[in-house]
Amino acid sequence: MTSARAATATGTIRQQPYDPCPVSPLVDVVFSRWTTPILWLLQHQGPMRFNELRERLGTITAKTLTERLRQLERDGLLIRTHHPQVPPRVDYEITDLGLSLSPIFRLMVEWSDDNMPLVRRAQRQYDDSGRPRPS
Amino acid sequence: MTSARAATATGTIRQQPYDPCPVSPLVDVVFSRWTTPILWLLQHQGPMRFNELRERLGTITAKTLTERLRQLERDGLLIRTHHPQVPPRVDYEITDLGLSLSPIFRLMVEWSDDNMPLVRRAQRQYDDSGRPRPS
DNA sequence: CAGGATCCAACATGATACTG
DNA sequence: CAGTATCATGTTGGATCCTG
Repeated sequence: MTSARAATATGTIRQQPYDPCPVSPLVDVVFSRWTTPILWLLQHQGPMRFNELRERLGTITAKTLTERLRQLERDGLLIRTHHPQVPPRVDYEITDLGLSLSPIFRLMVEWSDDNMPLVRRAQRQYDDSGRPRPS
Repeated sequence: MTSARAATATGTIRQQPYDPCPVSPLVDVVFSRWTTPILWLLQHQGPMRFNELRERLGTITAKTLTERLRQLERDGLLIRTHHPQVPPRVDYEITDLGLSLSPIFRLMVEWSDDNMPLVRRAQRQYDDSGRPRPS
């Protein structure tokens, strides 16, 4: 998601006259693909090496993992520690800033426990209702 | 983000031996592009017509807005009401299920107020540190 | 071991034109 | 007004091979 607004063209409108959504900046930082599984792991399992993360995350590729880790490092949510050995060893550890997200995560898990069944029920109803499917 | 895991190929690993991130399913539902601005608007400004949403959201195209609204409708987070008039009138309104997300949004805004300055400071430090930029 | 470099396919999104 | 249809483009992420 991009919080910035600009641009002019047919089919779009110049400006949002209303206060832009204040949730979006955090969404940009934390909720792109793979970020919550990475932070969740480091939060709950402690510091971890690159390949250990990779294995525990399942299907992520090295390229994508590298990219996500770098973004999270840049945002100050985790720390990368490079031990110059042969073979090299690199540890990733969550920071205090990263840890400060956990109340949000907890609330989200709680919401999911309470409400995801309702979401799935709504989805089934919608799918059985003849309304057009979102792509 | 996709919560499902599977696949096997070079460069990836078969299974995640650890509990998958329980935050991801909600991220899939709520935090794809434009969803939080849409929900935020409907939560705070009340029911709205298609073009009103479009104008207030700024640069979104009709196509994208249609698609996002349909997903949110399917997930039970908002209701679409079609008034068969000429010209047609369609209203979008948040549901109780959609409203139940607001504590999460509030916590996120609070976190942002407290910590986004730290994130930006970390970004500047990183950018000045010579470390490779994430793409 | 921890990535880097390429190439490529899928998908998301934009521009534009059209319609019930 | 509230979309749909189509075409074009941009961005992501995967596959694959390579290396300090």
